[in-house]
Amino acid sequence: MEDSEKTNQIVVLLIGPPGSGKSTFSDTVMRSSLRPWSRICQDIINNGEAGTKAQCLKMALSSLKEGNSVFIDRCNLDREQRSEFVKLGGPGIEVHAVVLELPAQVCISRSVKRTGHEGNLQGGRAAAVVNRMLQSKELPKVNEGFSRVMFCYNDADVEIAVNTYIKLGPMDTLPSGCFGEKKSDTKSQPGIMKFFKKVNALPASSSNEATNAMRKANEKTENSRLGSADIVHTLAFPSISTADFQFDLEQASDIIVEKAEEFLPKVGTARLVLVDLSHGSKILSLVKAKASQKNIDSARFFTFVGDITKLRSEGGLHCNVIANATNWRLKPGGGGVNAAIFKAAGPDLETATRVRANTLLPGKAVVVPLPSTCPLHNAEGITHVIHVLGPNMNPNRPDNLNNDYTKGCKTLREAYTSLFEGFLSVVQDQSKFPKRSNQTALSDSGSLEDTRDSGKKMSKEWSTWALALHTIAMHPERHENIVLEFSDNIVVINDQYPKARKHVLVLARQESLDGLEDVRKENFQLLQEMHNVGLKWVDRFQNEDASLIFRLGYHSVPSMRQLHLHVISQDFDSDSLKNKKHWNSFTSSFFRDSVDVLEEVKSQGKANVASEDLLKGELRCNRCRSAHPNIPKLKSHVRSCRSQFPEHVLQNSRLVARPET
DNA sequence: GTTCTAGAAC
DNA sequence: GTTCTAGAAC
Repeated sequence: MEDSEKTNQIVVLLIGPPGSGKSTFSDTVMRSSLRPWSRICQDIINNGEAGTKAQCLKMALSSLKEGNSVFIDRCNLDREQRSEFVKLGGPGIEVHAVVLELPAQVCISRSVKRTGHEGNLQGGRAAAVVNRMLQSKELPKVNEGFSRVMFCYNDADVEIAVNTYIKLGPMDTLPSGCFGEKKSDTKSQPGIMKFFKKVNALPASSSNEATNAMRKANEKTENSRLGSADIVHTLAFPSISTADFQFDLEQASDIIVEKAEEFLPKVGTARLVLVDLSHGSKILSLVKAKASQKNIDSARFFTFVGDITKLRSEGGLHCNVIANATNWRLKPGGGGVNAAIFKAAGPDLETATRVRANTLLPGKAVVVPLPSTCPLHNAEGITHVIHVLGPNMNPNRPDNLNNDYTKGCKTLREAYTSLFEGFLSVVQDQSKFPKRSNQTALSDSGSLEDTRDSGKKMSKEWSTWALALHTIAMHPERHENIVLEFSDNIVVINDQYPKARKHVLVLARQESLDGLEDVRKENFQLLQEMHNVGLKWVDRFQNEDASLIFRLGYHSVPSMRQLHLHVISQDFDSDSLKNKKHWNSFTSSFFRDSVDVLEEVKSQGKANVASEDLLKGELRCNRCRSAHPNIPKLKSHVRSCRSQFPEHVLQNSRLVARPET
């Protein structure tokens, strides 16, 4: 919203099924607000009876003419239903959406219990109505024309939203953007919605969690038909050691959530799914609760009830990689998940496993590619099984840890680390060679060791424009006009197209270090030097302007040859920042903070790189994470956003800022 | 990496 | 009509 046009009226579309609390929301705001509001409720608009959309529109228009702001109190669940109300917006009138995305059970039980509800939705019919409505639900996006969208998933969120509107005086405005959204709802295609309805009609559960997972799953199933390059990598894994090995559930769930949180940023857009066969699974509910407490993205880490060998055919969830909680001999049998997976995969899995390993130590994992002849591969779309061995706490079994949880927790952590790193190696291999046919991809790397560049250094081909940095790094003395400083190991230059007020590059001078992927343990010293030189420039810039805040880091996949460290101020106030790729390359996890790279190279000998898919993601504010429909709107929001930076960025000195004076 | 531009979105 | 994006060429 430009400053020149003063906004003082708001149309708030409340979005949610019956029982989600739309009427309560508007009533609560109207009771305490200083701003004049009208509530347009389709259920009572016709002299206390239900009316039509047209009547609502007409009444909204007349309320706006009187100078009131309005609540549109009808379900508004799909885009088409909302479109005409969005058009009420214009000069001086903003349109907001408040999404009441409460669990279906809550809405159903509320609308069943309701006696005085104006909509006259009674008894058992309510459940059917709510369910049907939720199936055609389309969550709103900022690009529908809303200047602001706010998501509420529970009563606490609702309270925050209510207070936001209560506090809003007659002339106040709210920041634009999309707030509080938990899952990144990728483009929903009509075909997918249809497909979703079909699968959802299966006898399976009606729980919110399963429904969500199912919807996500189907988006991906659909994608995989379009071509394997579009697949959303998904790892389904059972809880390790908590079944037969009797590991304590509280501690195990802590470790699962901790490790998932650690790995999610590393695996690009890939997803992790904890699977259990039984509905009342204690471990699933513990993990689910802890993950939501930590605000972990529920679209990328969630729990799922089903048979891990039949997730696609029976659960509608396509996972290209599954984990097996195995035994040390890597043999079939023993019951539980191990028996089930070996049985479903047939002899192919045993043969393929033998090629990789004969035995496994606790805490370790081994990645096994499945041949396309394997039933799990062609029926379920599973390309890799990762065997994991967890700690054994079962006193009735040999070699148990005799209740030593210090050791047990350490080994369990190690097991999940090995598992997720194995998954990461699958994701990276496939994104590195996206165009290869399935057949050749399969014969490739399955081990945890990096075998990719040992044989062939099929060095990437670089276009001429991409060689500029390399040339400067090799001959800094020939480029005096642009080089700020150089030594034997590094060159510092201003980025030719700075994406922020201050943006310099620290180039490595070593030949053959083209990008982050080439970095190994032996380059640690060099990376440290680059980091220190970067910090020195930050210090200089902050001496000139103490309000500048910096991040230092690398692009996961650079466009230009020669390893270069970006030192960039976080205002992103620059005309050269023009598109989504620019923005996401510095503000998504595609940007690998130098401190993290250093840590990873030190501990694991190489740095993790994120997928290029991240560059296509939504445009979100680097501070408050609100989403915006296009670059100009994003930039105008970012100019004025004073929110604190996200927790992750604030930690481990990823952000370099002067203390406030 | 940028520039240019067709055509989608508004 | 204008604004904005995305893809091709460099």
